[in-house]
Amino acid sequence: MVKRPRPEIPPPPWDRVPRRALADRRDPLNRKAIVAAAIRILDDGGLDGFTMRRVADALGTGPASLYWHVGSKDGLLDLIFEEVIGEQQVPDADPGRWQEQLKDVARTMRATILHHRDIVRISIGRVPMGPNALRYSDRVLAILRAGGASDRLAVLGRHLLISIVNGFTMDETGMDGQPPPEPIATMARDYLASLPPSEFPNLVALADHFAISDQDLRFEVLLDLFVDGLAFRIALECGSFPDQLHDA
Amino acid sequence: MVKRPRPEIPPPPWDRVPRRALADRRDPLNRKAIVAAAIRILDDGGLDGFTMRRVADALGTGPASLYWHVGSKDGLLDLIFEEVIGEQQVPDADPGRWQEQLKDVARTMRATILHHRDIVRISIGRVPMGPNALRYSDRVLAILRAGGASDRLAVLGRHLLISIVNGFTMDETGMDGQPPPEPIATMARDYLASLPPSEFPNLVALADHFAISDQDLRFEVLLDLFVDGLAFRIALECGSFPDQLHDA
DNA sequence: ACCTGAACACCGTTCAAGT
DNA sequence: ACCTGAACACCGTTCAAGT
Repeated sequence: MVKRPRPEIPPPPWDRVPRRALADRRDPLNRKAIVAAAIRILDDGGLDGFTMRRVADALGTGPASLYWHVGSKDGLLDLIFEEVIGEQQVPDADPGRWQEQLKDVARTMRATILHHRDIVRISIGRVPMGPNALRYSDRVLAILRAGGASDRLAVLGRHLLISIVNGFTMDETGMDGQPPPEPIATMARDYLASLPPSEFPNLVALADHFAISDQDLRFEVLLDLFVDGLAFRIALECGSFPDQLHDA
Repeated sequence: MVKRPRPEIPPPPWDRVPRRALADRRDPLNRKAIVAAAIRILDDGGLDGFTMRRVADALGTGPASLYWHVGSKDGLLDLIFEEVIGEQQVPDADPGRWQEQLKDVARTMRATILHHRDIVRISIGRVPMGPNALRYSDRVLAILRAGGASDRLAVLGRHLLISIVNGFTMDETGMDGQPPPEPIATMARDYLASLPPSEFPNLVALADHFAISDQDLRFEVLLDLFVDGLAFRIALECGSFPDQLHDA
């Protein structure tokens, strides 16, 4: 391992945050402190409670002071997203364990999303291009290629994996903070069971199953579906058959 | 077919919209007119441009007038979501074609989402329980059961199908209106290709594939993965083998 | 039963002015 | 180079008062 200076990464083609020579004063205000405070505000107030004014308050300034550092509220949200991506670490690709590694990437992503309130909502329409996002994508691609995916399938697989995790977490996330899932699940169940069976035969018949919502298990089923399907397509691509479907 | 009065559906356990005896005056203001105007505003202003004041304007009143009918902005968004769900029609379940039918449900959902700007963002955290949403869910469940899914797998399958379509459309939707995908894709490609290969070997190597973003095709791959995987699990459940994987 | 004007308590952002 | 106060143009929502 030769230690050499990390090459400077030029700014991505779009960038809402002003590139400023940072004066490295550690006193009250700099980009890092702002992002840290913002994430704290976000985590316990949600996106609706997330306000430039509140962030400024937490830092002991007025809202106007933030704008020199982060450009706009949207710019700050970009930075938050980048930071949160950086919290996740992706394992070094191991060809023999690529399926489990891919699932772990997804599990970590889900855990991070559940940990940072409303981060899925924030991610919508944001195409992160910061160093953390790049590093993350690169390492996920490494795993897919280690699994034997073609270039095209690797890029596609990365995209779809992120998509399905976002989709899954979207609706386990939104419903408020974490007020007990138990009562609302039974409430929904009872309501469905009370509907006219002539009009909603399936909802009435399956009402009980709507009360059971072990999200961890549901998520694992999704991952199984996805990774198995991916393994199958990889096998198709190179003309052989997959040797270990459903090994878990 | 006996024609009988449709049974009255009681309100769901949570309901942000006030149940009022509607006076059926067709003049200026009623719930339906408000929702219609709101959807129009939403479609061409996006969620950021969506304002109670703007909706009121379109109807020739002040914002305060809306509150009697829809309770709150969130209540109005609930109604919008319900309405949009109602725009989609789900085919009558046909056991022999359940796989293609399920894909069609997903395709219709995606088309609807692409047609109504920011509707995915609106759907987050909303558990629709209106008549349209109920009818929709019931019919999707019918298809899954026609395919042989167990009760548990039917409920799970419906949930996951909706999840993955939401996830997929999340990021093809956000990036602004529809400013040409071409230039930004090549911009991203060029940027990725210019990165230091020592740090991002995979991004650099696969940069070209990031420019190719045939979303229709990507979506079809996702549907194949999902429906194949589901068929496989259904077969597992009843101890036999699936007879038609990858028939498309 | 329905609608309204006016007000309240908030927003994001700008900008001239300070240091 | 960095920070600030004050202001601008907006918000969602309420509420007394009207018809």
